Amino acid sequence: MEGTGGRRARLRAETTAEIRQVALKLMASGGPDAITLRAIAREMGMTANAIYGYFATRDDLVTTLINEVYTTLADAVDAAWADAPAADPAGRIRAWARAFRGWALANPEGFRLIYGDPVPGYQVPEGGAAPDAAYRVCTGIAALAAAAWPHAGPLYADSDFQWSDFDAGLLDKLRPAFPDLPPAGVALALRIWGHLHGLVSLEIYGHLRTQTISPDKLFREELAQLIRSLGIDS
Amino acid sequence: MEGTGGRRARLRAETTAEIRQVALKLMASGGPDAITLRAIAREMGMTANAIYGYFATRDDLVTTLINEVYTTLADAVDAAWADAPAADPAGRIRAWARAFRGWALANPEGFRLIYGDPVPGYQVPEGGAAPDAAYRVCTGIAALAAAAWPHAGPLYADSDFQWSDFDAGLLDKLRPAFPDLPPAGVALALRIWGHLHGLVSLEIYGHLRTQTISPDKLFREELAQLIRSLGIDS
DNA sequence: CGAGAAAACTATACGCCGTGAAGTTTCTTC
DNA sequence: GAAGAAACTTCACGGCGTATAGTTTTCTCG
Repeated sequence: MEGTGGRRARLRAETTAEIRQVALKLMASGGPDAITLRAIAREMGMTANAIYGYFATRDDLVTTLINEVYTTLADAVDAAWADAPAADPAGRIRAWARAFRGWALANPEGFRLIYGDPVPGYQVPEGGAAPDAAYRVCTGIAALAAAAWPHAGPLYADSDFQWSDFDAGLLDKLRPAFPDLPPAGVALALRIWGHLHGLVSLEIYGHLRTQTISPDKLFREELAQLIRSLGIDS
Repeated sequence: MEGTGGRRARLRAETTAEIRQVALKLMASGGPDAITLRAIAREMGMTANAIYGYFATRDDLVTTLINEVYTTLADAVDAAWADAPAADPAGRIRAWARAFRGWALANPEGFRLIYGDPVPGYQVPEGGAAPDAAYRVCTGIAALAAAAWPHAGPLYADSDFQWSDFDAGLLDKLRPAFPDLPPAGVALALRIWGHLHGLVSLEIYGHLRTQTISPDKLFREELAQLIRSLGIDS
């Protein structure tokens, strides 16, 4: 037995990384469907079966890719959020939203991989928890909601959300980070999330294309309305 | 040459209908991926290649199915809209939205077929216009927006939407039907559409499942917020 | 150093898929 | 009843994921 820094382990890690990288390249050029073990192997000068030494199944590979892509998304939106001044909640929502849409437009295949039917037969692992990066995105939105809560809270005055309405795993991550956010605040986060995801999803899948020719303007206006409806004009 | 009512033509129509019906059954039980020519043929006691006499390619069949499924959706939401009293715009939005979500929950595979990556290699026909039923859905939402416009109009006071911001084909259908709806009203329609589609899409694809355990309540509250933000409490 | 174990990889095979080409059966029409 | 069209089958090709078995390379340890 050798340490984790041995030559063998290093080669293994490199091959694993190359598989992921080739898979992502194939996805970028041919869509999620282009992720086939045989194509990856062809590209790498290997046999398709050799990949089974690194990933138990194609779905395992896809799961790994989803995590990887999800992380780049989380990085992008987190960075945009952090760049905006903390004193301007509306500006942070705008920055976050634009980063989200910008990432999606720049990585449409990645967006489909994460948020759509990723790949022919792929099924989201049943029992497995959502990828960490997914929680990062949620946490990012929760931060937006928490900052907006002082303004938007009254809107939820007569709502009856309970902690038990939400996923326990999510709350475990959220409540320590945002101790002042009530259950309705989580609902507010989901509202922001649903709104932004909905628009971008429509755009990426081309359902907006047959309706408006300036999704850019629509998104900007939509964002303004969302922020206004939160009671934080800035 | 025989008339369109001949025996041969009838048999042909029946077979075509059976192919579509079997394909829909397969989709309902195994998801969009289960739509394979070979499976359909197996189910019908035919050879896969026989289907080529009815559909030039598998994508052609999928396109037909999309139209068919889209029509059932349009029927469902139109009916719900018509059932609600015209004097209550908010009620009509609620009815439409609930019908939309209800249909999606009852036909998740259909929803994915229409609004997601439909089927492995399928590509939306490039030049072809959107299916008629898609315009029916748009028109339905436009009706909601038109009814809400007297209340929600002021929100768009300082927006600068032009007719040229929207798809000409869409406007051809919309403007005659809703002569009083200004460009910003179309943006309002897209807003409603984006909001509802976003929520339902998140739910159908399971991205809500890791966050809330009561999407029902969330949707109801969300709907209330949407209607409130339009200025039509009822 | 050299033998044996372990890891990496290849070869072959099975059943699935869409689809093209060619041949066969069945029905329609004159 | 014969000609012809339409419906359908058979065979074939290349693609896919993946299971099994065999081969080559590499590392470890006496």
